[in-house]
Amino acid sequence: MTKEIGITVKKSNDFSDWYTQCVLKSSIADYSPSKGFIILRPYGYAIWEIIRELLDDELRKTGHKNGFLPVLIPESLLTKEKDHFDGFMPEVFWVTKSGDSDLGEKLAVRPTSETIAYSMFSKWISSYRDLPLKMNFWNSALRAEIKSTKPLIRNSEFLWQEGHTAHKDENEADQEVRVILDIYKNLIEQFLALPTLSGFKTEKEKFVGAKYTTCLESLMADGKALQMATSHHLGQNFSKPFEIKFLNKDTVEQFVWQTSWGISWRVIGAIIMVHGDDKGLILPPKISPTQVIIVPIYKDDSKAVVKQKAYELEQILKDSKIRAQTDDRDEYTSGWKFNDWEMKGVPLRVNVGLRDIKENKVELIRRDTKERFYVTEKELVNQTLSTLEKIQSNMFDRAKIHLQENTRSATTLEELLSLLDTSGGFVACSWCGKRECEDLVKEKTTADIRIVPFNPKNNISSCIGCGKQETIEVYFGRAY
RNA sequence: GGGGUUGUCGUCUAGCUUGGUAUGAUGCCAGCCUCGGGCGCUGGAGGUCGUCGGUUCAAAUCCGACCAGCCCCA
Repeated sequence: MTKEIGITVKKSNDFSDWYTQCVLKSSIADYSPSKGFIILRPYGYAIWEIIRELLDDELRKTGHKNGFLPVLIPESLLTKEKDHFDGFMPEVFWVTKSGDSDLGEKLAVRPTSETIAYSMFSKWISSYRDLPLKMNFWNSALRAEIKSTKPLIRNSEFLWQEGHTAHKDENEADQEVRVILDIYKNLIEQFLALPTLSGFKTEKEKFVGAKYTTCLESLMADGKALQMATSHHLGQNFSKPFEIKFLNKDTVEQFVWQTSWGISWRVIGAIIMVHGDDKGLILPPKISPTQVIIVPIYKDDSKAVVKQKAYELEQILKDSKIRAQTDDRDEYTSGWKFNDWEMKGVPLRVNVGLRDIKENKVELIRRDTKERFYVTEKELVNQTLSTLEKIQSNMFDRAKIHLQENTRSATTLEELLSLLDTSGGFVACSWCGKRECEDLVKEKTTADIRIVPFNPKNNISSCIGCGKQETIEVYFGRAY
C-alpha cells in the first residue's frame, strides 16, 4: 500500500480539500501561474467538449446560431447601461496600453458580452424581418476573483456559452427565456444527473441590467447551494441605450425585447461535488469521456492473449457507440489501474484475465455502487448498455434524495439559522418581497434567497423578516 | 473588504525554534521480477529551498517587501 497518492481526505471530513484534490489528482485541471486562473487539462476539457456538443445541438435545433465576439470592449460601450456597468465594475480587468504607448480609450476584458453584442445588434436589426435574432457564443469571460477562488467554481476566467437574442415583443422574449431554461434543466438533470430547483431570482440577486432573471440551483454535498445556469429577460433595458430598433409591420419604429443566458464549466465542479466519493470522481455515463475502461489482467506468459481479448472487447463496445478504452499500460499493475480509474470516475470497468477468457466471461464493476458481476462475452454489449443506464439513473436518484432530504422549511429567523447551521441545504420560507427583509436574513444568517420557485408548495405563513402576512414562498441557502 | 495560514527535486515531506554539508518517500530512468485491489529487488538521474532585497564571515533557517495556494469571517 503506497500512501500520498489518491485522495487522502474523506469527503465528509474536509469537503473543501477533498474537492480540490479531486480536481487536481484526476487531471481535470491545474492551477495556473497567475492568481485566480486555472488550466483545464485534456481530461477536463474532454468533459467540457461533451457538454458543449450536447448543448450546441439543442441550441441549433431551436434556431440559434453561433458566432464569435472580441474579448476587448471599449469603455464607452461597457458603461452605456448604468446598472450593468456598476454591477460588473469591481471585477473588470482593463487593458490600458499597447506596447509602451497608452491607449486612447481603455479597453475592458469582457466580463460578459451584452454591450459589445448589442452595439452590433443595432447595426444588424432594422426590420421585423430581422427578428428574432438568436445568437450564441462559446467563449470565456473574465472577472477578477481575487478572494475565495475554487477551481471551476469561482475563477478569474471561465469557459461558458453566452446566448443573446432580440425579439419583436415582450411575450416572445418571455418564451425564449423559458425555452432556454428548459434546455438547461434537461441538460443538467438528464445528462449531468444533477437535480435542480427552478425559479426566479429576486430583484437583489438578478443579473445587473436585467428585467428579471430565471435560474437553476443545485445543492452540493456539503449543503451549499450552487447556481447552475441563468436565463435573463433584459426587457428593453439594453435596446434603448444601444438603440436597437426595428420597423414593425405597421411601419412603427420599436425597440427590441431581449434575452441573454449562460452556463459555464462550473457545472463540472458541481458534478464532482455532488457525485464524487472518498475514492474520487464518479462521472455520469452520458458525459463521461470514457464510459467503460477495460483492464486486462495478465502475467508475462498470458500478456499477449489477454491484451488481444481486451482490444476485441473494446472494439465490440465501440461498434455499439460505447466510449470504451483499454488500459494496456505495462508499467502499472492492475490494482493500480483500478484505483486510478476509480479516482477519475469512469462509470463502468471491465476486468478480463486468463481465468475469465477460459470461462468465456468478463467481470463488470460499477463505479457508483461498487457492485460487481460476471457476464458472458455475448451479453457484454447489452449488459453494458443497461448498466450504464442504471448508473445514470441511480446517480440522479441519489442526488435527488439528497436534495429532498435537505430541503426543509422554517417560519422564524431562529429556525432558519439553526437549520442552516446544522445541515445546510435549502430552506423554504415566506417572504414579503421587501429588500430590507432579504438583507436582514443575509445579515443574521449569511444566507441568500437562492430562488423564488416557479412551483411553490404554498405553505405560506408570515414573512420571515417582518412578520407581514402577504408573502410568497422562497428558498434560502448559503451559496458558493 | 477583514483575519489567519502555507510555500523545500515532478509530487508529498524532514530540517527553521538555536544560521554552517539538503532528509525520506513516491514518481522518473536502466535492469531483473510479474500483475485478480495502489507488487518486490538492485542501481541511477533529479534542488537558483516561491521571488526580490536586507542582516551576517556564512541564510532553507533571522528581517522586509512582493508573488502564489489554502482556510475562516463579511
